[in-house]
Amino acid sequence: MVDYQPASLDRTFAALADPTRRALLARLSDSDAVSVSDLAKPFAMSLPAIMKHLDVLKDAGLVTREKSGRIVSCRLRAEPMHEANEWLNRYQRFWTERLDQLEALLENDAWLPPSLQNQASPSSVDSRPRPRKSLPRGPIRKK
Amino acid sequence: MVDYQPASLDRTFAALADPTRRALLARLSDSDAVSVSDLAKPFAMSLPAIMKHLDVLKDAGLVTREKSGRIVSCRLRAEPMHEANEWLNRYQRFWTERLDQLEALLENDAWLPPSLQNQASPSSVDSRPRPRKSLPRGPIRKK
DNA sequence: CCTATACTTAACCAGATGGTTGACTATCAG
DNA sequence: CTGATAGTCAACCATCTGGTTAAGTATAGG
Repeated sequence: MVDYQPASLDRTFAALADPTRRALLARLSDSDAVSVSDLAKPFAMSLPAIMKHLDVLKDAGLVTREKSGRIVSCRLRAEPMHEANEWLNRYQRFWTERLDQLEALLENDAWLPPSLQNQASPSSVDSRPRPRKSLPRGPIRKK
Repeated sequence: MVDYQPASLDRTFAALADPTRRALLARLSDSDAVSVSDLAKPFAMSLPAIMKHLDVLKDAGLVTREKSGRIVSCRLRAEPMHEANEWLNRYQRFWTERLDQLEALLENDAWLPPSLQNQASPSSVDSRPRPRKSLPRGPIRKK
């Protein structure tokens, strides 16, 4: 009954919910690989605290760590973000709703399949997968 | 020091990190407005537990509640997801890049046993992010 | 009025989270 | 070998999270 959602999404979103961790990811997106202490430098907290954040990011699959000598290089791994992005894109039609309505008005629904034309009621928002930048593969059925 | 990240992203990602809450949002994306007890019905947990989840979603701005008589209608509000989506999209080139690299590997197959190597690689290895749709996205590693 | 329904609030609890300090291991440089 | 550097581990602590039960409020309906 409740649609099953993989635990990896849990860990991904939870990892992204902390500003320190998002800043770490931002830093890793600038450089190819960064050592742990270099990563920690800009922050006001202790090194073990950063380590814990890196552990969370690693458990979420968002960073990899590779030891070479005594320095440990951290690298961004963005695939889990892709999964999160696809989950979010199922809701894209809700925030692009107004834009879609405007487009539909301007373009006179020419791009819609005939079965969906002339259904401009604002309450029935469903089944308007407008191909934008990414894939909005939302549920089609209406309750 | 650290680039400032708004607290609303914290709340949005944190709200999305729970499977129950994602299921609630999925339910709300099917119907225009759903009462609290209808929302709670499919779940094995108590009503106050669902209430707490709805509070979290409300604090994140992901649902609105409107009382009418003794029933409270909940509605999806997707704007915070838009913000989260835009944050994620700043990293899109990374998963696209890596997929391109993987694809280049598969086409180049220098790592394959010679019996499985076939024709040469036509695509450039380090390409800019280009829109691709056929992704062999197998399960990301689970715990 | 009386009672069932719909929701809310409060108190409590176990476990996760986010930080600390201090001690410890491993490696590089002299 | 010695000492500094890079990172990890362990114990501790406060707060947050996600659930419970029990009691309370408000409205709809007979």
